[in-house]
Amino acid sequence: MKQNKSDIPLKTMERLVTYRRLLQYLASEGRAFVFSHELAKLANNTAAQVRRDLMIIGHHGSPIRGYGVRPLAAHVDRLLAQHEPSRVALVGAGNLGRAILAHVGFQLPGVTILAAFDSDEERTGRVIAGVRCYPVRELESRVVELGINLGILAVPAAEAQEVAERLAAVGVTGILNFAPVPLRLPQDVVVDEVDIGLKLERIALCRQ
Amino acid sequence: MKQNKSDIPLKTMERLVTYRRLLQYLASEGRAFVFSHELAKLANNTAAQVRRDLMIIGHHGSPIRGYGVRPLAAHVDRLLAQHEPSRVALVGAGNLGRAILAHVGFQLPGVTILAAFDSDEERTGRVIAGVRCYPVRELESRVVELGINLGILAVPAAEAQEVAERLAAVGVTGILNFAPVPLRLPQDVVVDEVDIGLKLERIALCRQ
DNA sequence: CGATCTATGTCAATATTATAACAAATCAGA
DNA sequence: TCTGATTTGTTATAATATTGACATAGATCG
Repeated sequence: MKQNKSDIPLKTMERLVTYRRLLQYLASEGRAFVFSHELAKLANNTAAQVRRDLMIIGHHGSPIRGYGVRPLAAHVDRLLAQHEPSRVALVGAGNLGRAILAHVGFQLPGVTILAAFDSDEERTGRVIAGVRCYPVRELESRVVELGINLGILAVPAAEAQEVAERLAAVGVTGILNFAPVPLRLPQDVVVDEVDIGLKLERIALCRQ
Repeated sequence: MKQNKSDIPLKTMERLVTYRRLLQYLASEGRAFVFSHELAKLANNTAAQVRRDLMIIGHHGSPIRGYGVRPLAAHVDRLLAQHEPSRVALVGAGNLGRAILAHVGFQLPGVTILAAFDSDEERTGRVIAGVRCYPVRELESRVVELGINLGILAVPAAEAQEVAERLAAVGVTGILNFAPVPLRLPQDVVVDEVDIGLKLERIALCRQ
């Protein structure tokens, strides 16, 4: 596993993203303080793990009361915000693509969805969940124009590899792939496979 | 991390699920043999890792030629098939739910999707992607009747917790949760959160 | 038939991650 | 203000996972 510049282990970093989400949730519920063991239960890990993670980022809570939700959220947020926000495009505005847009919304910290693409001209020109949909032949020019560096692939399996290559060719360095095929890309492109079928198979295993 | 009965580490087990998928893909492309470093590249890990995993399950390839795709797939499949297949229900037949049904298809090894549920009576009674959709008030009776033990949650965030509890109450032991809220459930229920927003935020981090 | 090349099988070393344990600190209540 | 209960901060320890290295074995070619 590679290390990032700030000396925070990648796994901790990933958990921090989870903590931020949970803290926002807690804040919205009006919670003022939270204990390490509570965060742990929500994040599916242990109290020691949470405390260790927070120690690593240099956050201090207070005994008895726990961690102030708002200050901790702010701290984590500040830390994660050091990374410049990603500019995202979605390719494939079919059922899944539209569902993703609607579901994710457009207000994610560190992430802005700027465009959608589809090969079906029926779907282009429209605005879906606040995101404009362009024809896929404009992919390269729009990606460059909008400074997009992260792609979401919600296209049929057969098209995934080609689209991925086109994205990578114009400077996209991260891809979230919902198509159930492995992508072959240069290793400087970070690919995260969200294979729902795989997830199901895996949980079916653990569940026993 | 817990160990399963067959002494194969959970992480290896999860990678085996990935390998199976990749091998099926390779087989469908007509590939007869595959090298550890090729599988590694597809699975996003190293050749040593692959060899070690296959060593653990006691599979033997041949030097020079590598691993026979078909025999290896069969071996992994046989091993994973020891677990009884899971019987799955999807709750929430909105955009995301329908997209999941259509996307996942119904032919997953070890997994059968038997029912969908929705609160909107407009959507019930129909068959979506081969799966019958029932009104959500029949949740408990149908889950028992169909022997369902795994649930997919694609409901709005506000309803997720309640539905999850109802599922757990009638014997569901695994939940794949697409709602962006943490579920509080008894620990004998395995929950896997598929928070697409989180995924995006995480990849936005790694991408730097 | 032997030399060579390539990829496996495996163990040891390393790195990483998680757990446990405990001292220090804070608050509440008497 | 002292006592006790409780939770943090941190270190030491243990468990786990990954990597590296190399002997071994099959295939190919002269």
